[in-house]
Amino acid sequence: MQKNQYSESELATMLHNAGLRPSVQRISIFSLIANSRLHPSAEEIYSNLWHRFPSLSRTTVYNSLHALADCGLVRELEIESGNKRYDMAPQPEHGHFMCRRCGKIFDTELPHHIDMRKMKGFVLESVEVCYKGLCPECSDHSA
Amino acid sequence: MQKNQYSESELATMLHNAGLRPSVQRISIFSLIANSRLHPSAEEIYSNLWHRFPSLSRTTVYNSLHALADCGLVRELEIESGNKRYDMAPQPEHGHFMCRRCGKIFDTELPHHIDMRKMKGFVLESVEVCYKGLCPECSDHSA
DNA sequence: GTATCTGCAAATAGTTTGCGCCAAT
DNA sequence: ATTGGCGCAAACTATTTGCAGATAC
Repeated sequence: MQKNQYSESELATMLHNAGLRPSVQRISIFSLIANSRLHPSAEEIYSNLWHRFPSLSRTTVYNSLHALADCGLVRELEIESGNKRYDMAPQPEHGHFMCRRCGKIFDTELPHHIDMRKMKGFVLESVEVCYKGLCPECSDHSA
Repeated sequence: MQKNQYSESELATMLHNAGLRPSVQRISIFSLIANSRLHPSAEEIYSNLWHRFPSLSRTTVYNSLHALADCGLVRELEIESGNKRYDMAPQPEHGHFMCRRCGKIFDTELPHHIDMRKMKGFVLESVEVCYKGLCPECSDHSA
């Protein structure tokens, strides 16, 4: 994993400012999302942290993810039905690319600007742009 | 429901051309997707058709949806995790807007062109653009 | 000391699988 | 007659809920 962008105390402060108690579990979960570019799912978070906290339960992972999403610190990605993934929230808007072969998810630029003013009467709160296809590695192997 | 754009025999032909047997069940399922703009989920399809075919099983709905998706006649939408929705496939590319209050899904234009050439090495096969927010009706009520 | 958080166990929703039966070519 | 399709029942996966004990403020 690359060098952490967010220290544990920074994350703790962010949790605190959002009105969430900075428990060890929450900090670890938040850190995994904030400091990896892996867009982990609940299960991936659980198995990643399970080594460090054998007592950690899936319930807590789900609870924390909901708390983090509710207060806007992380963003839920609906890329694959039946497998929510999580991403750090306050960062430049970007899209995602999911490789249908290896399942990895990459960040992408958003194409031009998403023009939100087109639709009269609709209140637009968020956009999610998801590309699918093959990543460079997988398209090499299958060529 | 508005006037059907696709007759049953048209749909049957499309199924046949795609190498699928045009069974009554498949035609009805396909018709529901093709002739409504409702982006139904598997369960919605099931409960819609259950009146007409009391013997219809959920398994058949899922089987048919997979068959239709595999041969490219319909498109799976990953708008809400854990609730796949289906849309007619061969039509101008468009995005979707989901109202977070009433859950209805609307078609939207795609903003400009999604530029697929930006990412070197990636093989781009599909884009899904999903907006969230409030539809006109729900934003009125909550105002 | 009280409100919040954790985590076990059980429930639920959506979907998939195994398998026998039926229908169409 | 053989292939493909249907549908029951059971399994499985991701997630949610109820609740009791633990923890932080």
